[in-house]
Amino acid sequence: MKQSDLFTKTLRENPSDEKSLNAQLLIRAGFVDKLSSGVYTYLPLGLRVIKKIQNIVREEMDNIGGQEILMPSLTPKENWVISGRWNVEEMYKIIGEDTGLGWTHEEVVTPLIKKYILSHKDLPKSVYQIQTKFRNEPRAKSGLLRGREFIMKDMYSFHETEEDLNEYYEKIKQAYFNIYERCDIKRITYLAVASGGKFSEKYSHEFQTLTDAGEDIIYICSGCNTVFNKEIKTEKCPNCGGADFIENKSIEVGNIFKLNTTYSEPFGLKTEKNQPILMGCYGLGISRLMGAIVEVSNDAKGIIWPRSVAPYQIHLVEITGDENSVKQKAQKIYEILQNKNFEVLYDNRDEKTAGEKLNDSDLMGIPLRVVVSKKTLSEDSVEVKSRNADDACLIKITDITNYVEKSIQ
RNA sequence: CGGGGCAUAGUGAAACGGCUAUCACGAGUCUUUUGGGAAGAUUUAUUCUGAGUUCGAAUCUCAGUGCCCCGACCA
Repeated sequence: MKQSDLFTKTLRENPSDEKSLNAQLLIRAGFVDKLSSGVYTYLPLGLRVIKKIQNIVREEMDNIGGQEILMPSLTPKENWVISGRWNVEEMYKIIGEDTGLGWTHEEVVTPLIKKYILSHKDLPKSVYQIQTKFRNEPRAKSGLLRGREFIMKDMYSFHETEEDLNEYYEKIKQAYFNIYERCDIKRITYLAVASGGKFSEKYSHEFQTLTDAGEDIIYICSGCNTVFNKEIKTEKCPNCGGADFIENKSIEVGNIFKLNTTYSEPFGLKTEKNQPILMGCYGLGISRLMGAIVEVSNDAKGIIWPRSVAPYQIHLVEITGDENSVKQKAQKIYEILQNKNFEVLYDNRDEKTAGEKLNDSDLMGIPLRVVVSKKTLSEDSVEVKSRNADDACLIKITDITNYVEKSIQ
């Protein structure tokens, strides 16, 4: 992608109407635009990040047998009446008050599955979608961390026995940790025991990533590392002979529940033996995860994307000094990298000074920067620098593809 | 939903109730520039909306709307 073709631009100043770091950086770097509170447009760079995260999530869900579907956002009132959730304040109601915008999808997926699961032999099954959710939040805040319209993966699983549900639940936990590992936040992400919420009597689990930008507080047992959220934390850790807790701010980046028969009963989802089917539900906010990654991976100059979710792998920056020969060479290197199928953003802008280009590059946070200038070309070289490294070094132009191949593994 | 704050050019800011609403950056045109946010010339506004007070309102008052923050809420 040639940067001169991008319709977005970076901003020099923080927007005055955003205090949250993830929103400031993402807006300044041209990844997102705010339409209204909690409602954002994903611009070309931001959408590439979203797609990267989606694909990681998709692969991990597919790996544990999830089948991807896409359910509607327009959902009829009657389904919500059955579950008793029509009058929750999160729901946006539209079209003469007989339709709601889906803020979760048990009310759609349960009757859907009922049409196809006719016998215990059809179990277990697991379906998921990646879809825009609408929640009328009383207070949207913190940029992408709490929106009114946001992108979420929600998976639902269906089981004949509790043992089978429990077994799948453990697979889900592992798949979630794989996702956080691949997004490079696993080292600061904890599995916290939480309450079951309004509609589930049992415990649930939240995946909590440590960051001061988060709105949750988790308690990590100093003895056994068990983690609780504040709803169910006791004075002393019950698992561990009463060790103390360490308090941390965090953002919930995933939440998994055993719904058991909470929805299968009202919707009549049962086996041929008249036994209600056991359900689990597993949410993960894609756009929130993007915001969380920015919150925990940045420096004074801008974003530092993990390779796995970066919009491009390489930021090729030419500093021509108005010399056409430098531009021609940079163009050539761009073509070489493109032909090797590397993802390259090529800053070919003529009207920008070196300082502006380098600052923009730091702000955007692409993992590997390759600079081509008169200086580097005098040694038949380019300068390479990782976004998270302090120092740059020169490598020969003939070694570029080898170097890049190694560095983006 | 309670509390607080803010709203001026594309962006960020300034302006005591009083002169043509100022500055920087961006963007457009022209010339010169290019390794860490260049220089000159020139162009760039319905001061959020509505009402009110006043000889006179960006500035004061009231109402509305939007945004941010704290809290409540949060599958």
